[in-house]
Amino acid sequence: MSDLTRKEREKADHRRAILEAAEAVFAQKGYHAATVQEIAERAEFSVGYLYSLFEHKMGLYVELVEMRASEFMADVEERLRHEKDCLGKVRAAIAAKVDFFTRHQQFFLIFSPLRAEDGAEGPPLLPEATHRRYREYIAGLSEVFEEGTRAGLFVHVDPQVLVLCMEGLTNAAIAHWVASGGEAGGMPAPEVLEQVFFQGILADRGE
Amino acid sequence: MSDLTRKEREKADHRRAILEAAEAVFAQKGYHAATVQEIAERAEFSVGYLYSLFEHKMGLYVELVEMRASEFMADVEERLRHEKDCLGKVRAAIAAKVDFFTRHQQFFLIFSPLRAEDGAEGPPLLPEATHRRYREYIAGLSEVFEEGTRAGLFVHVDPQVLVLCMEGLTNAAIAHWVASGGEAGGMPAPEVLEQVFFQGILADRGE
Amino acid sequence: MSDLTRKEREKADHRRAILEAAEAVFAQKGYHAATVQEIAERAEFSVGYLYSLFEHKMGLYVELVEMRASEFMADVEERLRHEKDCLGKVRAAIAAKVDFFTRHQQFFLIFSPLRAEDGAEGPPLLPEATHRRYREYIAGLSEVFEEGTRAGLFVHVDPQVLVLCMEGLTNAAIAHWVASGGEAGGMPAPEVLEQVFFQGILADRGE
Amino acid sequence: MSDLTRKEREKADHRRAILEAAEAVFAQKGYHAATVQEIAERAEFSVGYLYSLFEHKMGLYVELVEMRASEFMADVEERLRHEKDCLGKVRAAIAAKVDFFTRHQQFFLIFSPLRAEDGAEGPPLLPEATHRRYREYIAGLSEVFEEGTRAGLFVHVDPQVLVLCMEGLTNAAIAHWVASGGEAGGMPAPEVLEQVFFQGILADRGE
DNA sequence: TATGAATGAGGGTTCATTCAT
DNA sequence: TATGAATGAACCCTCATTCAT
Repeated sequence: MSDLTRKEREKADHRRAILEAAEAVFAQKGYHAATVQEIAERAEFSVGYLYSLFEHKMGLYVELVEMRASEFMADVEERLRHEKDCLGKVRAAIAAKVDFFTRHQQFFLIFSPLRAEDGAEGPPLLPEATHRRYREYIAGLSEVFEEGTRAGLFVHVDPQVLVLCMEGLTNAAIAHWVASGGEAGGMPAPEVLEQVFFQGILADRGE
Repeated sequence: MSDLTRKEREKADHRRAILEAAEAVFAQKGYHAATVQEIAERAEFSVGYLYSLFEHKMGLYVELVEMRASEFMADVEERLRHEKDCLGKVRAAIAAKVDFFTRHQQFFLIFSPLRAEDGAEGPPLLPEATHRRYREYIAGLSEVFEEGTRAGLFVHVDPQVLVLCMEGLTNAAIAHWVASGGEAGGMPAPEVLEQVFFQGILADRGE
Repeated sequence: MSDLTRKEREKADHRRAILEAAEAVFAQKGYHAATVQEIAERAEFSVGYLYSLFEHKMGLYVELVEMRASEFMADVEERLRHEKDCLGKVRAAIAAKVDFFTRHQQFFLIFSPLRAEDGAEGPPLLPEATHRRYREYIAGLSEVFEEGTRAGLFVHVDPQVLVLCMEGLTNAAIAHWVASGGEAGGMPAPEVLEQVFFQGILADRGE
Repeated sequence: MSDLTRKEREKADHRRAILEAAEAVFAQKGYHAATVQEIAERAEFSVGYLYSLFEHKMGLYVELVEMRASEFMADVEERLRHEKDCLGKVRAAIAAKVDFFTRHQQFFLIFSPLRAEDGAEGPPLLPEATHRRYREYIAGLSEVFEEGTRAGLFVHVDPQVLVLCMEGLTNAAIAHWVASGGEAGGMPAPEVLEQVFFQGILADRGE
């Protein structure tokens, strides 16, 4: 058993290394401009070996996206579970997202355009399972807003739209930060985003 | 004059037709996966003729983006100019953007990932002039927020961040709408976006 | 008749102009790198009109070569006819060749590589008639040498080889002159060539 | 070491095979009409593999010419070095050249038009280094003639012109032989060329 | 007659993928 | 297991040639 397991462990390590190399290259050049050659080189393996671990370039891509995306969604959902009130959940969702992409800037560059292509015609890039999973994630957030609205905490707006707004705000902040080099400290503090999201941008005039 | 003009008109028409075909194909497949062949076919011209009107695939792409992008930015700025107070300007900017991309859904799919690639390494896809123009556009919006903040109208938050938030909210709404098929009426009303942006999502508890 | 003739004259003029343009372009770039477009432009005609006067690029090329080549060969043969003794004929042949290519440098660049390609496989570039004509020209020179040898004037060497030697000497001189810019006065004087050809390069030691 | 060397040997063999195929195709059709496809097929490799060994068609061409040309020039210069008197050197140069192109007929068809294009406008086909090397070779021959002239062995004629004459004579002979099929025995014997070059074609009348 | 817009076959080059070692 | 040599389909782009005006 130990020998088999050692091999399996190694194989898993190599897959991981290649997936990480792929992440870097896809992030830098985009799917089409990235070459399998370059990914293999960056992972310090040969193309042939890469092909023994992944069926094709697209398979590598899909696995990478699925891995990171589910990591991301699991992350967020885990944090939500520890919060009881809706406000806390929304805050946690924002913080978790910012956290995650702070650790995985490169993936943001892959994940973000992805959703834009999502609606494009042609064969879907990612398996239906991934799309379903993403819809679940969105639905989970929706529920939080719905609950908050029912509880009189949030304004009466379609919860789907609220999710959209939250996503938009956070994506914009992360995108800006990544595009400007991803320096530590360059990202708008989650508190600011929250303030805008919760209170809007209008100054309190009544005061 | 009439003859010369007729030919020039035709040439301009053909360029336009090809640019439109390119817009559709680039939007659907992205720059790299799009083939010149397909663009030519969609425009109902031969590849050779396409190449007599545009220098290369990239030239076609650049011209397309520059055309639409400046159309877009001019549109927004024009609308801003007719508003006097900051609030009106912000509203106008949001409305103009929503309007524009309602008319040019496909371009949203081209323009949006573009900004993500903006910070990526490698040779910039678009000429520096285009990037400068875009920065000007952002700076213009920034000023509006800055002025509004000085006037006590908006909260004290870095105006750049406010622009980011505005962009994020609108982009998310448009992206969602485009991805879900771009049906008329499917886009969240600008008023809702404005409400969230201005007042935030928290219900008025004082009431 | 006059109208028809005017037209025919014009047509002939246009053909000539195009052939001259072709000569310049073919000489500068070689057959394949030359484009019909460029030839037409240089002749200040449109491609379409060029194609109404010549069947194809190759036809243009063939006609050009045939025209100049027969001009050249007629030139040389004419000069030979006026000489009686063999020595004078050889001198005349050399002088005529040098003269001709002094006036038609560009054509040398076309004509010279041609003979090299001559033996190459593949479909012959020029019609058999042209090749036959060239062989006649060579045969004419051969006869001169044969006669000279019979008369005890020239050494006993295969006359074909003597023609070859004469061609080689003159070609080298012309090629060098053309390659070095074709400045007037840059070509070795025919007398020098003749001296080498007639007396060889060894100094008279007996003296 | 053996493994590394085996691969390197194979790679070198393949390069050689491709260069030889290229030599045949370029000789037959000229640079422009030759297709990479055909070269690859003749070498019994795929286009892709050819491109993994050579950067582009032009690179293949340049390498081929440089290889053969330096082989040729080294050959001649080596033979010169073993001769002491000028006469012997000139003889050796002629013999070496004839020998070389007897073994490399095809290359003659590539090398010969090359020098014609040498003076043509447009970007030089070969790197400056090659041109310089060729000029050195010519200069070396020039010196031989200069020395011979100083020693009273050769007539008083610009040594450059004597080189030209020698080149012209040999080129013509080789070109003729190659064009007529390159059969063994078809080339004029070097002795005949030498006789013409040294003594000229005039019969000894004094005798 | 004369034009040049329009065509499309063909060539150079890249890169995902395979397979012998 | 791990390599990288070898393949060939597919893409961008050029240019000889045609044809409506």
